[in-house]
Amino acid sequence: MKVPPASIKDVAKRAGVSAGTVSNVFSGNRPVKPGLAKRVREAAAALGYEPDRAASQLRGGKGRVVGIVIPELSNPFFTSLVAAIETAARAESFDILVASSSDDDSEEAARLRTLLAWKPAGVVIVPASDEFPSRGLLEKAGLPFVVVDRVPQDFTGDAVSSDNFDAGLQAARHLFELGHRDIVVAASSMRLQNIRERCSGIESVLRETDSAPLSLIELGFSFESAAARLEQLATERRRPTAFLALTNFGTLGVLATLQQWNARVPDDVSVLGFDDYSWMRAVSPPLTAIRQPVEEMGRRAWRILRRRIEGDSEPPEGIRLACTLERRRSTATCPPGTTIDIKRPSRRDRDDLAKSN
Amino acid sequence: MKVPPASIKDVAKRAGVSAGTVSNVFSGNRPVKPGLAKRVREAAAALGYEPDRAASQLRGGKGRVVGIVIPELSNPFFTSLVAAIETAARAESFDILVASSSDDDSEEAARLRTLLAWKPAGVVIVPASDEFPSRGLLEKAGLPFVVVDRVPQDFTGDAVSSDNFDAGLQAARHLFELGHRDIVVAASSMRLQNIRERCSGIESVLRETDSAPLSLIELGFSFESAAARLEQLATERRRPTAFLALTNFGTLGVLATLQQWNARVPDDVSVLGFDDYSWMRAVSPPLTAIRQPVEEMGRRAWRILRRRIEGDSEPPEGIRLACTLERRRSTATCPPGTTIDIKRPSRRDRDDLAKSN
DNA sequence: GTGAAAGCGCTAACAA
DNA sequence: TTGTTAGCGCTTTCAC
Repeated sequence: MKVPPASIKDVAKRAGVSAGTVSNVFSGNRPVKPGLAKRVREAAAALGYEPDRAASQLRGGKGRVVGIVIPELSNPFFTSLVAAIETAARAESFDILVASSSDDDSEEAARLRTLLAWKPAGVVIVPASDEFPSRGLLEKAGLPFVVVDRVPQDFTGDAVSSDNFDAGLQAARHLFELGHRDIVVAASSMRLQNIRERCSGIESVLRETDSAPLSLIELGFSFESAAARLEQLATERRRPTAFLALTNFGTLGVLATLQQWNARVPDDVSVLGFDDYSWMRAVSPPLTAIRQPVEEMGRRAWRILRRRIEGDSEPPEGIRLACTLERRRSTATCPPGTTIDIKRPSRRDRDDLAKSN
Repeated sequence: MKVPPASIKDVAKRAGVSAGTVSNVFSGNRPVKPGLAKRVREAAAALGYEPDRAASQLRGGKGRVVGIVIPELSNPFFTSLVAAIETAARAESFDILVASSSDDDSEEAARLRTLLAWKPAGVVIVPASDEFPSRGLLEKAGLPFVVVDRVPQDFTGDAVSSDNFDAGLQAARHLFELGHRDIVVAASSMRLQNIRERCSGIESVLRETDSAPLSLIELGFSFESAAARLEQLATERRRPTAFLALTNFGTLGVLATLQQWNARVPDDVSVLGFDDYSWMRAVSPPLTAIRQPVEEMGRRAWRILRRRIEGDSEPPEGIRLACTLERRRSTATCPPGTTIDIKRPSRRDRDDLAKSN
């Protein structure tokens, strides 16, 4: 059953042409007479020939693979991004090399280095942090790259992200309109520029309305740390009437904790989530959430990268895409004077949560 | 800022050795005197040299990239699998080339073909269907490959999957023990062997207990088709006291529909989901679900593939990993005589659902 | 429009 | 242990 892979020479011999001609037939690089081309294609089909991408890239210089580096392959926001880019890229017969950095700068650099060893035509990256040490690597390699989602403050290259400030604004306005004044914002980490921007948006609403300063809680990047922080919260401050989560992860953490507390949503507390997944619509109550245009982000990132690969040298593009507020039922008007009754979690609840990842 | 990438020759020259020696330092293929090795490493570091993987693979024959083909990059079950494989593979400095087939046989074949053009060392594949036409391609290429999750009935090669029969058994037993006799099983498509196996497990419980035959509904692979089918269900049959979903997608569909119907879980209907994600724990009520050991599946698949890449030629392994039932609160004892009151969905509910993807 | 030949960066075989 | 040489499969001059 096993067949030694046919090379360009085998095809050339069978079709009675030179290797160069076969190459031209497949690359479309230079015109070939229709008759010959047909013979070549037939020979190739008969032998099951497919040009070796590695070899072609080695000689030709131009690769047809692009690298994607994301913080976590298990976060649906990032994988949706990968999905969108893959779809766009494969339409132009580019292949996708993925690596994840586990939200760690040096891991990111290491992963990027091995990616670069394949001489990709370009890279799309969601940095692990604002430090973005990989930037140097990328620039030294002279490789086109696009930064997505987590765009560091001082970054001036090509970038695609949500309009995070406006997202924060919309979210906060929504809660304010419902009468909420005591809101806890659940962020992952303030070390990320996109999170800081979302907070600024929220703060600008706070200022508009002469409200108390932002009440913020940093949940980190794991479910465990989130649960721990939120539990601690109950001992630190008055119970808020609403939670505003700034990541999909934070949304999950808040929901799980509320559940432990036997708080009803939205009767006791309103919850506004971030990112928009099917489960948010399927559960009860359906979650009000800020939807980021992930697919569009992926498509735009690819479009820019594609142009750069072609050699385009226009000034960098910094694209900010609008988020939308999906009003559903986890947010409701704030009953005046309401506080939530925080009960100690039952044994069973704690077990459920402990198993989370 | 841009630096032309240094080649092995540049490093050799700078270190005052031959290219072959540099190669040996990096590949560890043959021993090199410590002193020389050090000089080489320094020179490489100074030049920012990293061996070109494509070139090395071309000459050496052995690739250090593995292909992964999955049905959907947007399904968290599959991306978790990718994550697990990536983690295991990168630990042995293999890189990951991913492609998605959109649950389509011919798409799968096309994607696989371009993957093979990179001459990967091996492939992990979750077939789009039981037809698995890609199998021929893989065998002709003589490439080691492991089939994961959707293992066709007649497939005899290396495979890793859940013990689907037992999963069905556990799920059905759980519902039966709670007194449920009128259960609707929500599957994606009976054309998939893993789904059929899960059904067999359920049926065996039905037989054990002399119950009515399996009540099954095929939801397809999109949220829309699932919603449509489920809506139709209400017109076709008596309302069940429990739903048993056989995919994470089906779980979502059932939940969303129940919500439209204003049915309370578990008071009106019990819901048993498939796959186990954070959101299932965070929502209210937390979902009882069958958990598949995704990470373990990924690790095992990699382990087998790795051995095959090394040249191992033991008889094929067919690994079946046990699933576990995570008892939470969406399943409850069946109140005798209960039926659910199916109301027409409100306008708002329909809108929410229509936006689903 | 096509063929012949050189060579991309690397590793393997053979010498030394 | 190290250097030298050939050549992986392809694309790209340079002739014709």
